[in-house]
Amino acid sequence: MRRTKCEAAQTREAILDAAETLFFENGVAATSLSQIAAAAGMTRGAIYWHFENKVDLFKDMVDRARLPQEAFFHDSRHEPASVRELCEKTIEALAFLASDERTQRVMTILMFRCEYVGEMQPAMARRESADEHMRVEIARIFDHALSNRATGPKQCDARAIASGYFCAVSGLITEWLKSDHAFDLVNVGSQLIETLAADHLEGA
Amino acid sequence: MRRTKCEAAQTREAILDAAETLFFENGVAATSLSQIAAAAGMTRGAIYWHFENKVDLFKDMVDRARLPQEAFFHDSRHEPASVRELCEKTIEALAFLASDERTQRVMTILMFRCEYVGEMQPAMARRESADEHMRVEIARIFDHALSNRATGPKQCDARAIASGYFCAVSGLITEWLKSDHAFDLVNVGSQLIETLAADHLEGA
DNA sequence: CCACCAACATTCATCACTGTATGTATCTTG
DNA sequence: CAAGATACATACAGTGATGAATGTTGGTGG
Repeated sequence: MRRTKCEAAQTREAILDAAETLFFENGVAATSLSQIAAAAGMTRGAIYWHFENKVDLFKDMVDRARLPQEAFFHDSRHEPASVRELCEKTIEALAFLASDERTQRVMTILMFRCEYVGEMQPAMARRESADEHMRVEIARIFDHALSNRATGPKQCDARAIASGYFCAVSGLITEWLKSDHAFDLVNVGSQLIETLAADHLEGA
Repeated sequence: MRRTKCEAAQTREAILDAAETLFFENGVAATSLSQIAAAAGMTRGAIYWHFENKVDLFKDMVDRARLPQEAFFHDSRHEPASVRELCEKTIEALAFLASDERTQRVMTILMFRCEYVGEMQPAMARRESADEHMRVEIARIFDHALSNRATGPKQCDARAIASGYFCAVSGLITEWLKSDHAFDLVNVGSQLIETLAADHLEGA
């Protein structure tokens, strides 16, 4: 039954595909390795060859997708970007999510199909790290934008504005996925984001 | 071992308390009825006397808490409320959540400690119903507010504004719970909500 | 005051899942 | 072309959870 390297790689992908589908449909905890193996057309032996256990398999499945939060990783450029650039980046992230089905499935799994506790906790490290990066980037931008101008409605609480912005974007993504695309993510998102950033845009 | 009615009711509450704590700490799927019984100081027999199974127990545990979304149930009053009233109701809901620890735990369980699939699906009916009520109430208010005035920045897409508002509030609650109260819910919430509603307030 | 039933505890049978150990056939490398 | 490593399949033991069946004791209605 020995397969060539290429075939083995395909087997691995097939396992990850089956896991992604079953995790999405039935939840992570409710899906057994036997079910995954059957759905992929093989036995548990194949899974234990390619992965240590379920958590390891889960991690690798998540790693195949690009998370929308990762659009906010700063390119290690000079200065904190402007609020306008932040809005553009945000809308890019939304548009990307709306266009990529794998990301939609993986994000849905991460948010509604698994429990953030116990052995699964380390498997969530990537998402939490991406969230954290996004959060600090947003805070930096609003801090910078509000410290530069003396006039304005409120200049003291850039942190509150940044927190609100982050929550709004997070809620947007969450509700869009939960509602099964009940509204236009980019349209509603653009409108919401512009309302939030309107007071803090430099030029016209 | 026969207990009086009052003692039996206390036993029932003790089981629900233990379930709430263990679900919160370890997740719903990862918590067994044996663990719950042990934490409550009794055996599985007691649980099977008071509840049909785990899903039934879960439902009753959720039912002990008042969900913040339920603050939006319209009091069957005359007309759709104003945007200002909506803001006040929203902040009330946030303040209530921030003040009630049981609601915080139950909401956290509902959002991060269980999988929204399979046999658990019917147990989520209450939360989804509350969400839906909140969503339509918000849509009604913005529809009414924007149809009444001919002038304004945009009057066509009240739906998009309502969706954005709902997402923002939802994200606010979600991130506050996930971050373990990393920011002031009522402060950040008030600021965010007022920004979103500023364009749609009637009077000064 | 006694029979009965509520409120549990205990026991049992069953099953599904995990992890590992072993088998095996095929590719691959010297 | 032989020998070993690879890529699985199969078999096994162990664990723990569920649900039901049964046991037990003490409140409670008649």
